[in-house]
Amino acid sequence: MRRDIFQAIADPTRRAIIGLIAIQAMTPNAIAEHFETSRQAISKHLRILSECELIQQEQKGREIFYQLELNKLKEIDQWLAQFKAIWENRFNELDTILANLKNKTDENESTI
Amino acid sequence: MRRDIFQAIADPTRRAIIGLIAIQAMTPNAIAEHFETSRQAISKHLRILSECELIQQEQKGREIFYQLELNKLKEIDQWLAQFKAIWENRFNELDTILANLKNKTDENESTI
DNA sequence: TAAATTTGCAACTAATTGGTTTCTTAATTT
DNA sequence: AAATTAAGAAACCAATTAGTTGCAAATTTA
Repeated sequence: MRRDIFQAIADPTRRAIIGLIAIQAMTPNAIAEHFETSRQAISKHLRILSECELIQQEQKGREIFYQLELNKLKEIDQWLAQFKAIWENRFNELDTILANLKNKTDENESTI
Repeated sequence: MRRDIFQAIADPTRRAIIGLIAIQAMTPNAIAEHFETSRQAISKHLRILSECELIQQEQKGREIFYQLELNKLKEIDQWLAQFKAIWENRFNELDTILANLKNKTDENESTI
């Protein structure tokens, strides 16, 4: 029951919900209309997303509008950042290798 | 049994494995030494990561070195990109609002 | 060649997950 | 006031998951 954002986005339905309410807030019923499953199943997904603070809710009369909490998604981006640092670094290394190769080629050319 | 990258990174142990082998390839035994669980449990995690093509293996004698496939991690980054577009857009909107506010302030100042 | 090491695979188990059904509460309509 | 609508809560179920134990195959080492 103690879930984190990574478990929250592991489910494809939950990722679809996130995509759906990214632009504008929606009610559970409106969201459920976009899926094959029942409203209750969607409600459970919304509860999980709420527990992880990936979504926020605003009550309007008897309706509840759920909205994406974009800042929370940044936590995934932050986890990715450490690897991004590596892959960009590898790219730089490749740059260095290519630069070295070019220098050697130039040297050879100059001795011809 | 049909898992995708999002399910692969949902497990904290698997995320730790990913972090561990990000810099250099490691054998299952070496990886397992960093965790409380058994080697077999780690092996199962490695199989899941393999199935999702998040890691690659290279056999050296009786040892198998597992290495992170950085490019696969980019798929998560690509999924995040759509939301990044939104939050950067919101930031720009805020910029516009602030710019407008400033202009109005300037106008007021000029009329004083 | 025999013993030890490294690893993967299969069977089993307890816990968790996603889903359904039923029920209750609260806010609108009619 | 009665019926309808929106939504959360609880109980239940089938499928999946993470982990364990035991075993077999392949490579080293003694």
